[in-house]
Amino acid sequence: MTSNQKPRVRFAPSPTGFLHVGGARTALFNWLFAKHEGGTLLLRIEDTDVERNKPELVDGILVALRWLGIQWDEGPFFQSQRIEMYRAATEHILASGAGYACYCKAAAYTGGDSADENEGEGDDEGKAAKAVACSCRDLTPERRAAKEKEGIRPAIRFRTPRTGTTHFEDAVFGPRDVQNAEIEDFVLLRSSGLPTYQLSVVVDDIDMRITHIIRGADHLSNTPKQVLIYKALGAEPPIFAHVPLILGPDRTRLSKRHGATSVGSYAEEGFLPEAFRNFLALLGWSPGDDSEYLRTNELIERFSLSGVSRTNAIFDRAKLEWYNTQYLQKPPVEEILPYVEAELKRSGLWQEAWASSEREWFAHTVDLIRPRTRLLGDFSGWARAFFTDDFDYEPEARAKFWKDEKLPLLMPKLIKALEAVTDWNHDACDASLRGMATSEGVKAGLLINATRVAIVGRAVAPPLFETMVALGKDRVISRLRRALPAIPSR
RNA sequence: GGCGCUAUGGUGCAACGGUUAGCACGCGGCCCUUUCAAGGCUGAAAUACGGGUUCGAUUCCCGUUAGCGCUACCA
Repeated sequence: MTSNQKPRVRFAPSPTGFLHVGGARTALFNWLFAKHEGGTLLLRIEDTDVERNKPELVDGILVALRWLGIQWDEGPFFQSQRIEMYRAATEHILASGAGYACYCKAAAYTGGDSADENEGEGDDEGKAAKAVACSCRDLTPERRAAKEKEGIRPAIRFRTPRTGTTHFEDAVFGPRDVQNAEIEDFVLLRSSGLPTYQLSVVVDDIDMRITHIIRGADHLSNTPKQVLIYKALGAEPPIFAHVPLILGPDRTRLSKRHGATSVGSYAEEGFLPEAFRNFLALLGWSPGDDSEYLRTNELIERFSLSGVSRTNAIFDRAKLEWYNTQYLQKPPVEEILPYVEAELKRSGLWQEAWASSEREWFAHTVDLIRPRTRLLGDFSGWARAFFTDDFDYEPEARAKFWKDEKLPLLMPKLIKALEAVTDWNHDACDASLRGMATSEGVKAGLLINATRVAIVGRAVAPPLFETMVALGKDRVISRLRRALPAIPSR
């Protein structure tokens, strides 16, 4: 492997489900690595298992990758369209003697006890040691001819050396040597003529000139098999980089049981892609210091395989939410405007003027709201009243801030005072309200809180006077009037 | 069962032979304050266990335990 060549990496999901967070993290690491090194990222769909593969899921995976902002340079390639290559490679392996035809039934080989010849009697409780090879390995030509005559379609197995070790380099786990005696004669080509993962992954990675294989650590144990195939095909193995797995809060592999595991669900929930990326990047990788808020360009600058950890990480939703607040609040407001726009459109609150004549108001209002948001849905949720007159009073808010019995008398006076404000700005509203509070002998907080509930319907909202300015005098007055009958008088 | 990987607060990461073991999330308190956030300060909270090696181990080695992975004609 020459050192001056630009790396070529790939992300190779199989369409058996939605893109899940583990896959997304693998894709992200590949992408960051490629970007950092100025290399190339390919996308390959591993769909050689006709039973489990669902073609209609491919699109969802692409959509999720795009949402994540991960763009690939080549592909997507589909293994299902490259079957001939795998068969040719199998022929090559067969011809060189590195493979052999196996006529056993799949079930018989893997441990059942039926038909053919069964070695390894299952001892009472524990599982018997698995067979490493089957008798087909040394079938005489005559016996093989006989099997063929029976019309049995064989699977093609790899003839794993019985002695010696297989070596490979892992950028995360270091140099690895595995005893060949531990490696069984695995299947390369199924009796159906379709390749197994072990074969197709190697054939493709050779053909696509992949230099670094960055993938989940669940593939670590099977890597020696693949290295054996590289050798049998006369190719130099690439550098491997196995990244630790992401587990659920109960330390078991992340699955549906743990709630949302698909990337798409996080998009729907109102997470920002950059927040999600930042969160994912720090799961199993560290820049080497205590930095946590790393924008995408910094992630690319600082990413390195040497910073990848070897320990499984637990997916912590609370931390993800914290990242989202950071990305909702820290970047220049212009950056999040498109996301807020999409959210408002989704909830039917969007008005085109906010993108044109009232863009400034929109940007300012979003800026006012965002310090209190965690998810995009907050803009159409608790902050709804900033974008429409159609909102309700939160029961807890009215119970808490509309309970003072002086309010029914005070509020009409406040309306009158505010109507008299000619230059509607923060200080004028402030002076008007506080002035009234003083003359009426009540605390300003009483009026402030009651007014907040009246004009935004919530106890949780931005500072009142800024809110009043954002809403404008007319809407504040009318909402105050509208609230009057709802304030319990006694 | 076999083989392999891993082991720092509840969680994510630092410390890659010498630090009062650091940062962040979460949790508690205080400040700020007009609600709620944000922000600032602050508190509780960790080197799995046992042996070595060393002047000195979170760090290196061995064992134990635990977790995870692989052990499919899945990927």
